[in-house]
This record gives sequence, C-alpha cells and structure tokens, in this order.
Amino acid sequence: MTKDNKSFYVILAVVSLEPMSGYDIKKYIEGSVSNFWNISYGQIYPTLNRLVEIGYVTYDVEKNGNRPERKVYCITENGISTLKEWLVAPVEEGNPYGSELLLKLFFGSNISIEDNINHVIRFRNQQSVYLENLNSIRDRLEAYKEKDRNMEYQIITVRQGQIHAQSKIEWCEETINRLTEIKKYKGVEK
Amino acid sequence: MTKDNKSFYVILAVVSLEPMSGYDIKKYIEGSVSNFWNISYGQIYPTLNRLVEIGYVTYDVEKNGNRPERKVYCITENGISTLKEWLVAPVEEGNPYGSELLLKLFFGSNISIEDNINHVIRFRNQQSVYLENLNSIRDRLEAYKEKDRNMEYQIITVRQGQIHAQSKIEWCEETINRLTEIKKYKGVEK
DNA sequence: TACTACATGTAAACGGTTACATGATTGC
DNA sequence: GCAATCATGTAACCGTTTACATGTAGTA
Repeated sequence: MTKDNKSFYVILAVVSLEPMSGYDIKKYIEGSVSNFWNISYGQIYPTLNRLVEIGYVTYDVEKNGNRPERKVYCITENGISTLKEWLVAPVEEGNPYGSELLLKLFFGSNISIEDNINHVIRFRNQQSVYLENLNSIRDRLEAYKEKDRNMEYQIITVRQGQIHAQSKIEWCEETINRLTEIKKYKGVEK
Repeated sequence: MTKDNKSFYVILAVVSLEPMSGYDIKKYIEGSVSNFWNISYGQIYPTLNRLVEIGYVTYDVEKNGNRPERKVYCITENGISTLKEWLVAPVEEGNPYGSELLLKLFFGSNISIEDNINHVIRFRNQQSVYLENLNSIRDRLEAYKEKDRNMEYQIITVRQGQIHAQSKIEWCEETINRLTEIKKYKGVEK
C-alpha cells in the first residue's frame, strides 16, 4: 500500500490485461516478466484481498464442476486510473538494476508513447552520470595499481559497473528509437 | 546465519581487512562495494553481536577521551576460515544481477586466483544459457509482431535482457583474462 | 503408483530499511 | 547558531519467501 510497492502494481497491471485468478497471475508473471520480476502466492493472495477492499478489483467465483473453484479477478475503473497514475509517475532514482523501469515499460501500452519515452530518457541520463562517476573511480584505482596489486580485484568490480552502465545506455538509445518509430507509425495510422 | 545471508559475510569480510568499528564498516562499504551492495546500521550492529557470540570476531572498547567510545572488532581464526569457505563456495545460481559474484570477487584476494576464475567461468556459462533462452523468446515475439503491435513493449524488455546478458559475458571474458594475467605474474614472482 | 497441474490460502521467518534515542565535537 | 560527523544501538515496519494445509484430476 505504501505508494511504491511494486508487486501491488504488477498484480493490478496483470489483472488489467484480462480477468484472471491468483493462480493465473502467477503463471502469467512466470511467462513474461520473470526475467526481471517475480512473485509468490504468499504475496498474490493477500494483495488481491487488499485490492478488493480498496475497490481496485472485483471478483467472481467460477465453479467448474468437481475441479477447484476459481476466483476470477477483474479490474475496476478506479483500479485502471490508479494503475495509469503509477505508470506515468517517474521511476524512483537509485534503482540500479532498473526493474521498476522495465515493469512500467512492459505495461507501457496503457499510457502514451511520450510518457514511456520520457521514462527511458530520464533513466539514460541517470546512467550517464553514474557512468562518469565510475570512470573517475576507475582512473583513481588504475593509478594506485602499481603500488597495490590487490587493487585488481577492486578494478574488476568497477569494470563490471562500467560495462553494465554502458550496456544500459545502449539499450536506452535503442529503446528510444524503437518507441519513436511506433509513434511515427501510430501518427500515420490515425 | 542461514548459510546464504550475504550481509553477514560482507561484514565478516570487511572486518577481516583490518580491525574496525560498526561505524567504520558502514563507511567502508559506502566507499567500495556500494555500487552493488549496501547495508544499514540496523543490520550491522545486531550482526556484529551475533558474530561475537559465534566467535568469528572479538572486540576491544576504545576510549578516546571525550569523544564517543568505539567498539573495534577483530576477526578470529575461526572467522577467517568461515569467510574463506564462503568465498570458495560456488555462487548460487539464479542470481541474475550477480551481486554475490561481485562481492566474492571484491574480497577475492583471500582465496586462490583459480577459485576466483572458476566463479567467473561458471557465471559466464550460466549467462550463455540464459542468453540463448532470451534469443529464442525474442524470435518468437518478433514473429508475432505483425499481428500485435503492443508486442513491441515486450520486445523492449527482452532486448534489455539480451543486451544485459551480452555485456555480462563480455565482462566475464575480460575478467578471466585479467585474472589469468595476475596468475602469470604471481608465478614469475615466486 | 506417483507425480504434476490445478487452485486457494495462512503462518512463520527472514532480510532489510526507517525512524528514533542519545550526545559530544568540529567546521561553516 | 546550525549542520555535519562521529558513534552505538533498538523497535517497528515492510516486502518477500518458504513451508504448510487441503483436495481433485489427469498422466506417465
């Protein structure tokens, strides 16, 4: 509930795709965003109850003869607007791995392409600053290397950060291009 | 205590560098591994107490006149051997970000270069399998793209995974070279 | 026969952060 | 005078995982 509980919004976003049970939500997440996000039943079921309480989702009980009952959850208007609010809200800084950005992009078709592009631009800028920081750290370590051989182990981890940040920036550029392409296409379509 | 509590081992590893207080440990972590690992006092102080109980560290109270007292912790023989055991133990799979590997490498000078190289080789192999998996997922999505335009958002997140995995593999290659270089140098030295 | 898939849920434990309490010293 | 640094610690809370409980249906 605490404003930046990602699992809360992920569940809401998955249910928004189509009415689903808790079991289905787990399956869906495993087959889509599990690359950068995961969830357990211990989170799903209590969260669904909370979502019902707040009025972001409703549910119908589906009785399938002698097979177990399913509670099929469906997002409400209220739920949709809350989801969109979260999707457009800027990604909190200091999320190095960027999983929040990826989650928002995965469900990006719910908001405008511009909003998605802005997320990526912001992230790229953060990464640039971060990379420059690592560059200077590396230079410093490299200078000390002659005095202390064990510095190599430190350099290894800093190099990981550099390569990592560089690859993220590359991905950002590609993604921005990809999204602006869609924007052009959508423009022609209408 | 639960065998794979990383913070527990990080604190132990930092204290192994030189006798330090809880406050120093925090400072040290902020200035070194904070790139991929962080910690709060709420973890440090209780963990230090536990480390004393188990006998992995001891401490002396340092009185500096009217400045606050410092508890300076020092690793024991028992602590050192436990730390080394952790450092050589293979990194648990399914750690996508690889922070455990980075931690072990950062403190890699405590164990043999071969052990460090093996960690990296194992990680690289895991990443290769993972990358091939993502490649086939992407091919599948790309095929569906013509039918469903929103597939682009899914492709974006998969692309991130691909680029990410590729960069990790590159870093692994570089790191393996770096470490084998040190190995050669050490060989000549002796 | 045994395992997997379907299906919902809870309780305990764990790892971690945040906020609080306390108080001296140093530098702007 | 105020903020930052030094220094230790606790309690509450949060998000998450794991283990458990319960039971049916289909498949190897």
